[in-house]
Amino acid sequence: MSDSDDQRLYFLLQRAAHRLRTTADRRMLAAAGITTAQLGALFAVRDEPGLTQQRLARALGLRESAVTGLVGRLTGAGLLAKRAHPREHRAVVLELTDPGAAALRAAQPEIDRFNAELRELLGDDGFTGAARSLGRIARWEP
Amino acid sequence: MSDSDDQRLYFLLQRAAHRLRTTADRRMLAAAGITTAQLGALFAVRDEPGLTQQRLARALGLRESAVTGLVGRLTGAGLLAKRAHPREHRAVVLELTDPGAAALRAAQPEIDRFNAELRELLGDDGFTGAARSLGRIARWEP
DNA sequence: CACCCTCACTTCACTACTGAAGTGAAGGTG
DNA sequence: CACCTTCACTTCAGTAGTGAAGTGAGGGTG
Repeated sequence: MSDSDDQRLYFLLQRAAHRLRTTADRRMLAAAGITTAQLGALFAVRDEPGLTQQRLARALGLRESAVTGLVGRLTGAGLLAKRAHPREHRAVVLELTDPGAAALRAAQPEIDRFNAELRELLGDDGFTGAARSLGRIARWEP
Repeated sequence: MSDSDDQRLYFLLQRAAHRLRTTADRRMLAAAGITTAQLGALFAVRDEPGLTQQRLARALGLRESAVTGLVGRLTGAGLLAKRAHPREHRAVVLELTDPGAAALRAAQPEIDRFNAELRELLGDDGFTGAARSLGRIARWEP
């Protein structure tokens, strides 16, 4: 491992993330009409129905201001619904609509295909190792 | 490796990239007054002085329209200079200014510290393995 | 010589983020 | 009971990216 590799790991990760994101976004837009950021939000709401925007922000690793915009686009598209929170006056309860669930179903085959290609590219060992390293970085508290 | 891990590798990579980017951006803004996207552009110009915006876009893996904005901010800040291309009437030749080179020097210690923390987090083997997998993804032609 | 096409760059509308500041009802506290 | 803080969300300006359409000098080609 040379010094120049050392200097470039960060940029390598950004490049990999960027390439994956643009590729996946193009496919998901074609298959389900949504971006992968929106897909992630829909998955989070499906896995924990009734969560607030604050909890969604934590689940996605984003600021609340980013979630305000994301949720706004999703409710605007009719994929997500906001309800009033029973106790917190300003809080919002999020739920998947039927079109939202349909978008998730429409995306699933494309997701599977994408993951299969990725696993083929990296090999089983590379895939597992990458997942472990990336998980460590994602959970890193700097 | 379970199916649920399978479904999440993509999101894991995005999370890792996002966390690294926000952390690195905060540090670089404090140390050198620039973001890591701008830092990458300055490195590319330093490594290949006199390149055009088109070549810079290829080097960074971005569209030319993204580079127009990025270069605009860097020339606006006085870190990069545009000259007319000798032969291509619309082409632009990019060069690092003295303040640009100074920003690069100011960022270097922070970059080294960041890489050392990353290497410590992943271990030497994890670091090497991650670099190989990420390089493969970055060069992937889908 | 008129036509058209190439080429590198720009512009536009959009998604997706950050960080800082603002909003306004509800709930303590003195 | 007036004050102050908390809380969840919103708004604003800025950076970073995409894709599609536009620009305008120059170089073939007939």
